[in-house]
Amino acid sequence: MLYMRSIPDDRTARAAIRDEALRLFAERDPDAVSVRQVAAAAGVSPALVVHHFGGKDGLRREVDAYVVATFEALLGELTGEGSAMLTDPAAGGTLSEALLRHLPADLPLGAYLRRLLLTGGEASRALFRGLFELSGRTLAALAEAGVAARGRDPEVRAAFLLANDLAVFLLRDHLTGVLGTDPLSEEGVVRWAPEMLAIYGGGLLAAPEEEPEREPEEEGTA
Amino acid sequence: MLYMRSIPDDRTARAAIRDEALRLFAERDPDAVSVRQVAAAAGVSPALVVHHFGGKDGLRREVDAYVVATFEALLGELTGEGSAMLTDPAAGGTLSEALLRHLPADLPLGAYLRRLLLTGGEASRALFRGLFELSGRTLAALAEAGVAARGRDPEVRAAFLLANDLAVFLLRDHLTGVLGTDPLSEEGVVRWAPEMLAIYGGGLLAAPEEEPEREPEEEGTA
DNA sequence: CAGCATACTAAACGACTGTTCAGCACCACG
DNA sequence: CGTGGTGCTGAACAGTCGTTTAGTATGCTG
Repeated sequence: MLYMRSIPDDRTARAAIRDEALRLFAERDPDAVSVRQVAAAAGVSPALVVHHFGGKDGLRREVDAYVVATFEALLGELTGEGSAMLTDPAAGGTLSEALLRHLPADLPLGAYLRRLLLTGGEASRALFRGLFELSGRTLAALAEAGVAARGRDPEVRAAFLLANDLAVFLLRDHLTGVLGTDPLSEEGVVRWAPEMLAIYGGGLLAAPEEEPEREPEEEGTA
Repeated sequence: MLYMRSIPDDRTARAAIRDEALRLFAERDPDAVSVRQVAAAAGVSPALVVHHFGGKDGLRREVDAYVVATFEALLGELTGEGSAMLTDPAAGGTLSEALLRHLPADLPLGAYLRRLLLTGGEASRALFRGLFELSGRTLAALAEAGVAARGRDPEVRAAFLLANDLAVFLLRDHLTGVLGTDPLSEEGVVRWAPEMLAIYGGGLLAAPEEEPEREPEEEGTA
């Protein structure tokens, strides 16, 4: 027996293949991951991957769909009733932070989404469009709450905010490199958020030396 | 005896290989481009690629170095004496625009830089660090000119502005998809820049319905 | 002139790719 | 009992990969 089932699997082999493929596809391009590597990681034979998914393309499509579905479920949950994200920009922080906080830690969904966003394709376009619409709704809610203006061109303004938000996500490693702190980590947010809120709050000229705003915060609004 | 490295003869084939590799590496990952494809595009045999560059890795490194050198030369030129980029944020527009305008059109340096930024590695890190330092200098110059404040954490503020700028560059296709206009094209800038300048000028709340600033300009100082 | 480095190619090598195929073990259903 | 459908495997297929090797043509150098 070459392929021993040493993995303690409650989950089916199918799900194991999908999860391991997700894990590998997150760190390098699917084209650079072989079926044999996925199979080995899942503890099965390469032929079983074909058997379950019809081939490498099928596997890729299914993983894409799985990630997008998980992501959109999370998105719906985050923007559901009573969520602070749509009303208070300082409470929920950025979209990137919110996602990273709520994404399941055992699967590298963050890295996968990053790669998905950057490699064109159907799933990529759908994903970005969903984010864009969320950004538009968020901006509208912020305007409703009186903490932001829709701007002359609300679509562009929503796109601008979304792009800025995603930039931290896409350039996370580079930013960590030059700043010495991961802007999406807990310590990093302490540096990043005030600067961002200062600019969004009053522009590049506002409050040169003072702290932008200080409220006695209460716990648990995250 | 030692021969001179640069003989006018070898420049043709060698440079042809390098340029075709650059062209192909710009549109898909170098791992997804075969030596045979590069050789065919350059009209030579695959073995000659190895002969000149020592192998695929050597070719890749040389193309990276060539692009980075070209890019940094352009950067030095743009930030040299008398350049408006460091003093007037509205004049030069964003870094992305400036680069796209001045990049040579025959070689897809823009797409290559995009890919280089996103695939980690030595050249990638050096490139981003250079951009980060430029962003810091630009912010300092803007502060000197009185059009921006350094902020509480100037490094983070410079990184924030750089990330936002690069976001348009990295997400260009997606933004074009949802907005219907390429934000880096000439018509796109007309939509994008006012919104960006409004936020940078006065924050998200400033000037809800009016135009952010209007100067009776006739000449295009863009 | 001989000698030798350079530019270059055709052919082949071993490793790896995605996929196919015949067949084994198992469980459900008649 | 037999029959069929899964889940799954090892072996093999044809193709591509980066690289090596042997070799030719072309000049420069001493």
